[in-house]
Amino acid sequence: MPVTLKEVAVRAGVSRSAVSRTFTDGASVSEKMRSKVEKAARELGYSPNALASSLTTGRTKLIGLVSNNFHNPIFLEVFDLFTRGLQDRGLRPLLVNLTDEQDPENSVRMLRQYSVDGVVVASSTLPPEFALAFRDAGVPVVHSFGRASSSPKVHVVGIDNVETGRMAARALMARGYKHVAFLGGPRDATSTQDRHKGFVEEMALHPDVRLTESFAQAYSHEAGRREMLRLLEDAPAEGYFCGDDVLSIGVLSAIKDKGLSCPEDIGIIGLNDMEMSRWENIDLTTIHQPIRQIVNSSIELMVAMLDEPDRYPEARIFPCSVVERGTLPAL
Amino acid sequence: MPVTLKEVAVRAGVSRSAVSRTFTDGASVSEKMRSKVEKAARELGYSPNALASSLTTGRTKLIGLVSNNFHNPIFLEVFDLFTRGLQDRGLRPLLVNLTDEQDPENSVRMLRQYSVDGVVVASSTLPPEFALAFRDAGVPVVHSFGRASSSPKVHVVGIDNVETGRMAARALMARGYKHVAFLGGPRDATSTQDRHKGFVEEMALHPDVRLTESFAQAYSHEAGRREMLRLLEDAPAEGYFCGDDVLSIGVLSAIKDKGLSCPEDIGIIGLNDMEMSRWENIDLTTIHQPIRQIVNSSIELMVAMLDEPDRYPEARIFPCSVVERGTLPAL
DNA sequence: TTGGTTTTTGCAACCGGTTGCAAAATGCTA
DNA sequence: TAGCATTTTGCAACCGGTTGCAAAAACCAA
Repeated sequence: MPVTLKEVAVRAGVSRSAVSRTFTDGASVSEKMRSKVEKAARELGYSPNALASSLTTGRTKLIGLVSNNFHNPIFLEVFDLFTRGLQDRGLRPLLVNLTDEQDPENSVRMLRQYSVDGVVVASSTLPPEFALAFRDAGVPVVHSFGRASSSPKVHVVGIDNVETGRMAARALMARGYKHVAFLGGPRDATSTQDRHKGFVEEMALHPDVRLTESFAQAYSHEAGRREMLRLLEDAPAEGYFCGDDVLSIGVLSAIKDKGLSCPEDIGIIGLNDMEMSRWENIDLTTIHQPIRQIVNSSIELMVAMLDEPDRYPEARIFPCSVVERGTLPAL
Repeated sequence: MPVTLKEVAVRAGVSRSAVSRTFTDGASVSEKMRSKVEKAARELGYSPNALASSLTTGRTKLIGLVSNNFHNPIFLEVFDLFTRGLQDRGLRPLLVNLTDEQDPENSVRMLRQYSVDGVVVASSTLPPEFALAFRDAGVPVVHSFGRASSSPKVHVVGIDNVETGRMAARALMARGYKHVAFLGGPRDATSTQDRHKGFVEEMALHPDVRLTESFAQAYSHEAGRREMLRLLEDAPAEGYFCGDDVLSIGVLSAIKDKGLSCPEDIGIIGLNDMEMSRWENIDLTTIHQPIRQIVNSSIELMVAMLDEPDRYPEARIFPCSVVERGTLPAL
């Protein structure tokens, strides 16, 4: 059905190579030839088959965009930024949903069958093994929102989650609370572990302050709400660091439900600074994660790796900062 | 770098055709041959190149997933359902972000270059021309969340937006309001136009009731909030039909801001029934749109079209229903 | 005009698979 | 075991492009 290079060649009365060359930039073609071919191509409505050419060039311009975060609204923004950023550079995102997929081998096989030029793993909850599996398969990989490390095994772009844990602890300490709590996401996510670690470390400097720790099943509204309702049965803490904004919002809902108010009775600080946190009826004090910068930097890194596949792995860490809003008392 | 069919053939001591056949189901291969080849393939870590084979079979199993809705949380669920549903059927979504792209030709060209087997347009705000452009290019297309029609030009799966407009009007009328309003999304979206049409039609049956109409710039929180703040300057209506849930939530925020409360002072009904609308601190009365059914049906239709490209276009319309929650007075 | 350089062009092989066809192998019946 | 039908296999051409190489064309200076 679609027009092929050969048909254009026949119509223009030239060789197939000539047609190929007019559509490959950097190839040697005279002006006369180029315009003759372009005319024929235009008349026939020809556009080259990217897949066929990938066979000889070894480049598909396909990038696997791998994630398991399809329930946190912040990832809609992440997908938006990734797809647009990749498109702008002539790359095409092949989306892979890893929800309830535990074996990296399947995804590796699948993406290799499609000869993707590279893979972006966009997730803070996917185990590092996934990124490693791609690397081991010889596919350039960037782990966005992955675990910060001083000796990264693959390229990582994200934030220092340990540090955000400390920041949250300091923000709560600044309010003079005597009993604070960590309410994290899923235990097995590296992001949860790191935020927890930083929080606990910082709190160790305040041995007089009581510290409670708990974990929600998922980074979701429902999980946060349920966990908080449970916590409110006993003596709740005065201030909470919730591992994620959507979790925080669930927590806020639980607090309100119990007839308590925020920040008067309980203070909350979240993490992410998603758009919704700015909404006037939510107005969540939170730690801003620079999504846009992380995504753009990931894309740049990926583009660089396409030219230099064996690039030495690096970690790109972006600073976060507390955004003061209405769920912690003013200082 | 990756292992090719030829290498497997050499190792197994058989012809290339034999290897090809063991990996093509339905091909004639003896058990003996198959196991010999599989052994060699396993030892070499071979998996066939899907793109190369697409060259002769004419099938890539690539499906273009085209959207411009990257700001409405409901679309995160839509993407989740689409990606998983497609994957489960061995298809791969190539994501295309059409935010600020007005020319269908570019996307058509791009997706043809990648020889996608079909295209799903998932958007209620993209003009119908996009779906038509794919059809005209000979690519099977399904427009999900597109305009319902009794004589569809392409396959459409979605809801009858005119009918939802009527439903909303009836829900408001049941409350005995004497002044109601339509607060739609962007004027140029067919979904806005249809919801508006149905609403106005139904209201024509109640000539004694005052009707106000206005439109937000986008289906977004911020746009809804801004428009409502403007409306609250003058005499506001008693009940509002907002063209979308996220818009409604912006409206709720504006109402609260002005010291008014819902549903006592003003009643609101939204559309979509996104997860967030169920949250206890939002508790929005809304019209449920059966997302899951729409997505699954779209995928089934797409799969059917892969075997029968010239299938006669059909419209699949799913019924909606009002979900009573806290933003309209109880009946 | 000639002869040497440089640019442009086409040939043919190749990328990694698939498939129609005929030959080879196997199975079955008598 | 011969003879025929059936299955399995390999050959070779093809899918839609790209590219190294050598021939042809264009250019340039003498």
